[in-house]
Amino acid sequence: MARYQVGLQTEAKIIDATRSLLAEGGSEAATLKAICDRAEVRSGSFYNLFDSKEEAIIRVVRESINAVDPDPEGEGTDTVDDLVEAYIRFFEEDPQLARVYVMTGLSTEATGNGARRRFLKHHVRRVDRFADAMSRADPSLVPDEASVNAEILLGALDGLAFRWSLDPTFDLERYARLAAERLR
Amino acid sequence: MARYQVGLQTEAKIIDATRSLLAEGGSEAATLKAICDRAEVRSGSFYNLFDSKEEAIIRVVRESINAVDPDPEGEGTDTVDDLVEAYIRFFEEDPQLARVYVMTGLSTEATGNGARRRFLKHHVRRVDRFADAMSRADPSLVPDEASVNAEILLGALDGLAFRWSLDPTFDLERYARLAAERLR
DNA sequence: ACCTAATTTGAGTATACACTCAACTTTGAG
DNA sequence: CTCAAAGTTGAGTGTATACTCAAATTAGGT
Repeated sequence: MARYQVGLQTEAKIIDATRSLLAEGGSEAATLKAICDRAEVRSGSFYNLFDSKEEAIIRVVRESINAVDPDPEGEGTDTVDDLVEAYIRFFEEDPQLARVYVMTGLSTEATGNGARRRFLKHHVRRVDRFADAMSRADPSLVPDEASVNAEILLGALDGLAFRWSLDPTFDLERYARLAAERLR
Repeated sequence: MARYQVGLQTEAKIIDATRSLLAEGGSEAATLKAICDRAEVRSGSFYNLFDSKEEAIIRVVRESINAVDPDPEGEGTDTVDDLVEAYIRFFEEDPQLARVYVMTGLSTEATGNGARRRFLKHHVRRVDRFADAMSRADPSLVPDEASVNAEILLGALDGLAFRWSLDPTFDLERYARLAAERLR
């Protein structure tokens, strides 16, 4: 499916519509009608490309999770600062996807139960990466300590990101840097 | 309304049902049918006591927000440790309400747009309280610095609480204490 | 130009939802 | 005990939802 150009374009329009609706109003706002209206497509066309509404939503949520953590095979060369700056950059450069990340990723109930496991897996991977960078910066650190420190720093970053989603004027960049400084 | 004993009991059963459903599956799970089934009540009885489904949900969400911050007129005698310990105790002693706090409070889209403003207001009040305690502990602290520190500590606590909601085996108590130690 | 497969359409289906109401039962003050 | 008000019931309403499908249109390789 989607071998013709026009099909790929329609798919992109649907994903764009889904993404913007999720960012604006969470999964409640992303009804099939709202998605199709915004994408300027009729429901039959939607179901020619997607098996279900969930599929489109999951695609966008995945996209947001992947965007938080670019280059997952970074081979352990990032510093903690690199990782924190990447997080900050994500929120500055793609606030729409970032909002999806916070609202659906962090809000659990986005797509039921599978979403929780997926997000937890993503979180564990991230903790490992932060812990790795911390161990490299301070080789005297016991692995378990590094992991604890990473968990706390990531918790702080996610909490501040949620705070930003409540009030977009919140200076996430500044607070995230300060938190990273103190929790390094 | 609710002048007879039986009416008050029904109200309590409905609130209990709503609370447990919200804790288990978020606002998606708290349908009118689910609430009435669990409360062993028929829909007409529900609407004899509540104007809408939202009203019951908002009551529980309010309850959870109030439980995080007991004694709001504490008159500035708490230490930062007191406040952190109160937060930890809330999650240990009433995990059900705590889950509601994290899932609906932190997830924004619970009850649309008014919920965001309400939660933000609650957050600002909490930041003030933490900043106050920090200023008392260290009078040399500029008020603005205290406020920044409070924002970061609260962000960390909320982020760790979210982490716990993803995986109930997460040792929130330990991590929250460590975070508080380092961000004091 | 032809033809098949991809794509689009939109009316239609089934279901779940929040909410209503007239008839009935229970409560408890006097 | 009486009786009006409080409370309960459950079938019923209207609406929004996700999803289907036969028929029509379009894309693009040959």
